[in-house]
Amino acid sequence: MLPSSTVENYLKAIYVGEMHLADGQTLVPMGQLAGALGIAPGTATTMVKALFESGLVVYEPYNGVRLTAAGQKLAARVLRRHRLIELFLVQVIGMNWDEVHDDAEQMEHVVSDRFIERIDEMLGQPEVDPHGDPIPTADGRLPHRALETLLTCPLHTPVTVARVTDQDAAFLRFIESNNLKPGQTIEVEARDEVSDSVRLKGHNDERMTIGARAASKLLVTG
Amino acid sequence: MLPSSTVENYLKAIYVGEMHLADGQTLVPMGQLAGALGIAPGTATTMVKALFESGLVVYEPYNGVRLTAAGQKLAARVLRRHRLIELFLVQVIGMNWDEVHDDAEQMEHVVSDRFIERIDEMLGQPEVDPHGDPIPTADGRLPHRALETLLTCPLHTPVTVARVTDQDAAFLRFIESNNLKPGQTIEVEARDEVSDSVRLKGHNDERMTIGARAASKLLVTG
DNA sequence: CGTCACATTTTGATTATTCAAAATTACATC
DNA sequence: GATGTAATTTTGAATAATCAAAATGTGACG
Ligand SMILES: [Mn+2]
Ligand SMILES: [Mn+2]
Ligand SMILES: [Mn+2]
Ligand SMILES: [Mn+2]
Repeated sequence: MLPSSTVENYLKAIYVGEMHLADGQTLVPMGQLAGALGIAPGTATTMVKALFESGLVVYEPYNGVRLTAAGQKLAARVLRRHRLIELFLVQVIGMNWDEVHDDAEQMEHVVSDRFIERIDEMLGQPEVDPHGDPIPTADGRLPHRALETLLTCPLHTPVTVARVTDQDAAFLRFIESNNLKPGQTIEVEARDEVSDSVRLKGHNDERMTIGARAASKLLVTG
Repeated sequence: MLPSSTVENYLKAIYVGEMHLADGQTLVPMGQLAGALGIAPGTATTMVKALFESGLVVYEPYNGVRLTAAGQKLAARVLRRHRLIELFLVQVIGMNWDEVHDDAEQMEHVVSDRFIERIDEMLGQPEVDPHGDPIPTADGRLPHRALETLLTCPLHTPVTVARVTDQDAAFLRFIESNNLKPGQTIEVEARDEVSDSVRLKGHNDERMTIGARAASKLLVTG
């Protein structure tokens, strides 16, 4: 049986959930999964048990869930599709990076492999999507880059924005209007614990101050 | 409630069914609808009753079904999306005209209005899809061209292929390999009742003979 | 070790969509 | 007008996905 859109969404959420696990943790808690998918906890339990029966996940009651090799393969495929489609919508269709997520969320389940191959080719086998999120390769490998956040990168040193880890449209528009999109070069001038903020020097030496919360969502390379 | 993919498919099938109705007929028979959708007759009955409750169709038990104004509006929207997407897949993605139907069948239900607007613009507000099928306008009107088939058009007179009314991939590939795609100019040299065939002069004066059945699926303009 | 808060699972139910097969209806034909 | 065939509807059932609310388990803390 080919997996339903629902199953694909669960697998993708578990896949992404696994990446955000704290060191040592190996299982995605059911509550976190339910939250990510916007469904009731009981629904997640029921579904995860079905995924377990299908051999797509390891499920430890009361502890959480993790993908099997088979589940990982499917999940990587869906995530690859999602991110390629997002980039395609920006690059080819001309949509804005804050409005592509919902379309990709649906299209990832329905377009043909042919379609995916063609846009991958058109885009030149890209490695990251419009938000800087890495695109899994066709064979299911997820390229990893070591990045720092604006909370941890060196001060007074030019860094390049590489990734924005928040899909919220309003946040993305804020980033865009302040020239903080991936690819742009900035410098952290100061961090202040007390005011919970970070001061930046951005495009055209423009200064700006953003909250630590927001700063932690901007990943950069040295 | 926004209509489900299933509802959209039913409405679209009824819409298309209405166009193929013989003169005088005003209702699409349930059996024909079920056939078009590839579902059991009883399923169609159940669903059509639900569509009737929603005010999207007129339903006359044992006679058939017809769209209301509300149903027509939704159906035209879906058909517009389908055909724009097909053209987009051919023109922009570079897919072949025999492989775009299935992708369009799914995408029509999920892409945003924004996406549709953008591809409509990219394609220059096209009037027909890759098969020559007319694209409903944004306000739900379906432009009608008076076309003849290769069975009825004048003999020994250059005509231009305008539309191919059969989505079957093998048939489409046959048409393509014989240079009979929409836009190409041909001439009917003879029709023969007995052999049930039509002789054509096509590209580079190449002669070919096709069956009457196939000939009836090629629509042309004078 | 007992208790409480919180996470998780279970229960009971609903909605949407579908099918196979039985029952019914319509219509043409004798 | 009776009858038979074909179309249509009804019936009974299944699957997938979901929720709210009740029940239960887990782990922390005093
Ligand atoms: Mn999705
Ligand atoms: Mn992204
Ligand atoms: Mn469809
Ligand atoms: Mn078409």
